[in-house]
Amino acid sequence: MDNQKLRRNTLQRQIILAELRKLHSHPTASQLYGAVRLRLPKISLGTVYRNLELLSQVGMIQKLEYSGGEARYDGVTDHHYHVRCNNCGRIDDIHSLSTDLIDKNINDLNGYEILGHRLEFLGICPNCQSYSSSEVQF
Amino acid sequence: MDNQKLRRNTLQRQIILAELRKLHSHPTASQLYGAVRLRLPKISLGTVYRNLELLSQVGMIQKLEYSGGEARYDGVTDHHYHVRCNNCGRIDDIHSLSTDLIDKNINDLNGYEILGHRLEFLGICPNCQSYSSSEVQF
DNA sequence: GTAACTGCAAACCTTTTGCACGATT
DNA sequence: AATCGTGCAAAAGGTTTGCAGTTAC
Repeated sequence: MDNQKLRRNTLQRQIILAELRKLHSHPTASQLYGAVRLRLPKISLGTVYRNLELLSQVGMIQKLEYSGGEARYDGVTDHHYHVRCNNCGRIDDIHSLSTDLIDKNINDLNGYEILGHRLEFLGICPNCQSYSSSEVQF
Repeated sequence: MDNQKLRRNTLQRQIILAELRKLHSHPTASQLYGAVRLRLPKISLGTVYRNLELLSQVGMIQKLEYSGGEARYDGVTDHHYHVRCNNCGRIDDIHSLSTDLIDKNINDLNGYEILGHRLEFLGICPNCQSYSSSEVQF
């Protein structure tokens, strides 16, 4: 872990990390900003972004990014996959699938040196199934 | 294929599709815009975006929006995965891996009704390996 | 004391959209 | 003729960044 990037243990950083770990909803940066602001009313959104970026670079959190939408953040660093609800955007963890299953048998793909992979499932969450709702609920 | 969405066969749409199919580099919208503009100098970027969106909705092209950053487009519609170079952003096709392998054995994940998945490999492409280059080349 | 970090605001970048005009059917 | 699609430009939405001041070390 490249801790050279995290040189000072600021209160802002501590609270951002603590709040992210408390939430299991894979929040966006501004949702987390909202939570952090309850404890640190003067914090800026820029600080939240800067810290999320650093924390994910050193591997203390996970950034779930796909183009087109907002990035979502996960305070749990164990390797696991996610399911994203197509309807409401809710994201859940999948711990039932080994993440090294795929990389293990895949080597020298098109001459690439493989570093890893991203796998995300898409579906309809239980809530959206039962209410056949079109509301965003997460 | 929901062709209700493509009601008129405009020259713009034809050329956007033709140019995308000609390129095997999985271009971004604005890279494609550049290519199309050589043949249609007055076309606007908005038109490119609108057509790419429609074409991908009816399944005539593929929109690759997994990682953060710009979306990339693929004129090949056969299901296949991609490898993305961490260094230069180049994207290659992987045809050696069956795409329904994963969905097949995965059902009722956390109560979700699974519609599909996104899988993308990350690595270092042959070019970047040999030159240990840090330049973006794609 | 030093320089990493913060707050603020402006800038940035990709994508979307409103509108009036033009083109396809 | 009707209306879908286009070009243009502005707006939107998320993220990054410059700068001056603050704070952890």
